[in-house]
Amino acid sequence: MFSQAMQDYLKAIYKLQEQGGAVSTSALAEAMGVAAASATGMVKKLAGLKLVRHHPYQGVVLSKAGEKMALEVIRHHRLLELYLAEALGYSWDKVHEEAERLEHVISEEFEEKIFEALGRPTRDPHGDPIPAKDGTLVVAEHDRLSDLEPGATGVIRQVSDSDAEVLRYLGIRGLVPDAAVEVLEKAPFNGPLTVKTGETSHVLGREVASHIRVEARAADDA
Amino acid sequence: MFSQAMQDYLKAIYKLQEQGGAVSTSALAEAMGVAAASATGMVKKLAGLKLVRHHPYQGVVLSKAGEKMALEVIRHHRLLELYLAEALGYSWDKVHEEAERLEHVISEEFEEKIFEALGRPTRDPHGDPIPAKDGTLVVAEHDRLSDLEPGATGVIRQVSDSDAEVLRYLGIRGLVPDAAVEVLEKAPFNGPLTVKTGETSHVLGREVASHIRVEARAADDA
DNA sequence: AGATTTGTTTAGGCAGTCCTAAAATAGCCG
DNA sequence: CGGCTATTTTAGGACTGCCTAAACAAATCT
Ligand SMILES: [Mn+2]
Ligand SMILES: [Mn+2]
Ligand SMILES: [Mn+2]
Ligand SMILES: [Mn+2]
Repeated sequence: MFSQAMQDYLKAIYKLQEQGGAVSTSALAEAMGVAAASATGMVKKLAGLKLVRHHPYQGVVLSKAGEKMALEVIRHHRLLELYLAEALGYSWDKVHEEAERLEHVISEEFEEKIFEALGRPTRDPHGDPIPAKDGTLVVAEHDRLSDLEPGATGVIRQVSDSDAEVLRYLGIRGLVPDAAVEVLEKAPFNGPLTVKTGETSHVLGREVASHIRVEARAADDA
Repeated sequence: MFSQAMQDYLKAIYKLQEQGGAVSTSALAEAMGVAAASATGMVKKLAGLKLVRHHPYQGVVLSKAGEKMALEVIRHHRLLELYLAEALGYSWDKVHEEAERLEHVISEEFEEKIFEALGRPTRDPHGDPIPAKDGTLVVAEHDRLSDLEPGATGVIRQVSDSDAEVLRYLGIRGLVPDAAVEVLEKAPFNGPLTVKTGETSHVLGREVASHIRVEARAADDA
């Protein structure tokens, strides 16, 4: 239907929009790894197809139809990630890359089959929500682990899947969705956090800790 | 590495070569569903990459490297077909189409994972041999069911996967690889065959019967 | 053999996606 | 406000894979 390139642009626009309104050409180009001129070109094409609204020099926003398309691709991506991890034993740092290519070629039947095989899941291995078939997506904004203060406790809900290195690092340490965590220490001047999971504690740099989203438990037992 | 188009051309050349030496431009174009000029163009490109040898006006032949590439793609295709059927419950008439797209995007790791999950299989759902990782392929030429004479018995070894309609038709009737068959009758003038599988007998047109390859048992009990 | 038919290649184009370089615009700062 | 700078768009090209039409080569028929 729509080309792989178009699907990837729509997905990128969706994700950039999540973190703040209209998407600039340069942000889109950066995310897609192309020159700014290329992004402009594609945006104009998508606008012609009514998948986005483009106000020149002001950025681009998905239309209802464009958002539907983007969520369809994201659904494929996240279902695939989970399937690769659960059914084929992929480690969670490798699923993203493989899903990135598969997402564009699987049929609706394939999507349906793995959805059922996985027991109609709602979250991918990184804790990201899987859009429903009708284009519904439950967004839950959680705090960055790096923003919590010492003494705070909570449960990991999401880990950014953008960096495979980081995922491997965190996976080994059990810092995965549904793990309970407690912030023991937080060094000043953007210093590292000391975090406890289970019986072990780990020292994490701010950068790494910002990849982890935590549902904080109210600190009412302090 | 190589584009999807190149992979499909190599695969098509491989299959055409199987049924008789050098491949003509028109046969290749026909198989690929493109104009003859397009096939010539791609052949010249593949020749430049030393994947085929092209003698203008005389046809094209895969080089050793080209054959390796073709077998790699065919291995992907057949493993995927089997995986879709076994692990995801696809019916055998739908696996081909899905595998046709997936074959180009799965990683070597994916290939390895489904190969192991399937117990290192050697045949796809249609009975076609799966090339080994090193590019080895065991070819076994079997008789067409349509060429057997009344009284002949044997075991179905392969069913051509080129026509989904035919596959559905045969699947319902239990005419699948490993099924034992006996030719009861064969009407003259290219008429239909009457074939027995298990307790039921079926009347099959020549065309359909030619899609079935049978390992004949010597007719020594006639 | 010469002529015709058939198959193949070359020539010239088009669409999609990307690029670099140049032009246009917006936002900021003195 | 007017000019500078950073961002964005336009212009012009490259490259892939496809197309049609025309030129060419081989095979076939008389
Ligand atoms: Mn992608
Ligand atoms: Mn993910
Ligand atoms: Mn293919
Ligand atoms: Mn097959």
